[in-house]
Amino acid sequence: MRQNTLVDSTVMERLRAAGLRPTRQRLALAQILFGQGDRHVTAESLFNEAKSQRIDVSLATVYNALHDFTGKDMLREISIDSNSSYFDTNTGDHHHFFFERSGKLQDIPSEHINIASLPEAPAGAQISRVDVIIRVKA
Amino acid sequence: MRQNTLVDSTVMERLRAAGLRPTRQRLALAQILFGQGDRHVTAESLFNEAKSQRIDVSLATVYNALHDFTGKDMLREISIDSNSSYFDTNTGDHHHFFFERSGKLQDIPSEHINIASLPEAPAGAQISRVDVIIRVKA
DNA sequence: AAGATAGTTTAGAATAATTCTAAACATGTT
DNA sequence: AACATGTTTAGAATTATTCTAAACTATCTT
Ligand SMILES: [Mn+2]
Ligand SMILES: [Mn+2]
Ligand SMILES: [Zn+2]
Ligand SMILES: [Zn+2]
Repeated sequence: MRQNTLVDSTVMERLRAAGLRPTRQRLALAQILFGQGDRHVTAESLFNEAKSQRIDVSLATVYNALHDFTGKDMLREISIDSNSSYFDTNTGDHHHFFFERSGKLQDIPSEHINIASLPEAPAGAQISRVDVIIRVKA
Repeated sequence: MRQNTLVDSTVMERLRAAGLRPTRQRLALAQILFGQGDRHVTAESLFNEAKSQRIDVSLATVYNALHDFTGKDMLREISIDSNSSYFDTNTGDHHHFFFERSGKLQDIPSEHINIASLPEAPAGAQISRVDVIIRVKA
């Protein structure tokens, strides 16, 4: 709890810096998301994690927060599986293993994949992102 | 119509070869899907295309057919956008441009992307597919 | 050519992820 | 404290997709 105060203030600064009001709900969710290493969550998984920590937050707020954070580049959204969207706390350039059985994602640092010779983008098209997804049966 | 008979029989053979009964609906849908070059469709787009050709088929049947064809490796399913699944008539090894505005996909032959040094797959994991998606703002 | 059999199609209901609505509430400002 | 604006929420709505069970049809058997 003493530790928490410190961490909370870090998260609070991040929210303020992004221009998002540091509400109780956002602080709690941001703490879960950014308080540890890189993570990949779904709205549902984050909602459940919050519930298990007795954080009282609605599912709609979880969606709102995920989209707000994504809009401020604190998260990136990934569509891999048509069942649900993933949100990634690692917004840097990197790629993913996708474990088809468990539905889990694992980062691949961008240096570990060397994409030689990208094709030229079609006329007047700017590349906004290159995603490499390695699906593994496991 | 005379031409159609020829093409129909080709499609019919494909369905039979796959062990799928060549029903009126599957023949019509397969004709739309495989009768021209490579295509990327959604359930909805295929359903609309069928309707515009006065082919009387239900949406459930479109979904059934897409999944049946995918199960027989006549199509591959791609999740790019959380709104809906795409089905690709090109089942070979290749990659995609994804045009964010229009939601359209464009093939990139696999020779055009050179992936040097894939990371080793995690212990006991077999790679089932590697997808490269280049999202472009256009 | 019937008849039997198993696979297919269909309308509509059901499900699941996500978004919307509008009212209550909290935060930051004056 | 009062105000303005942003946020949260329950529950309804929306959308993509799947399910159900009954009608239908392709194919096999006789
Ligand atoms: Mn989304
Ligand atoms: Mn869905
Ligand atoms: Zn990641
Ligand atoms: Zn393709």
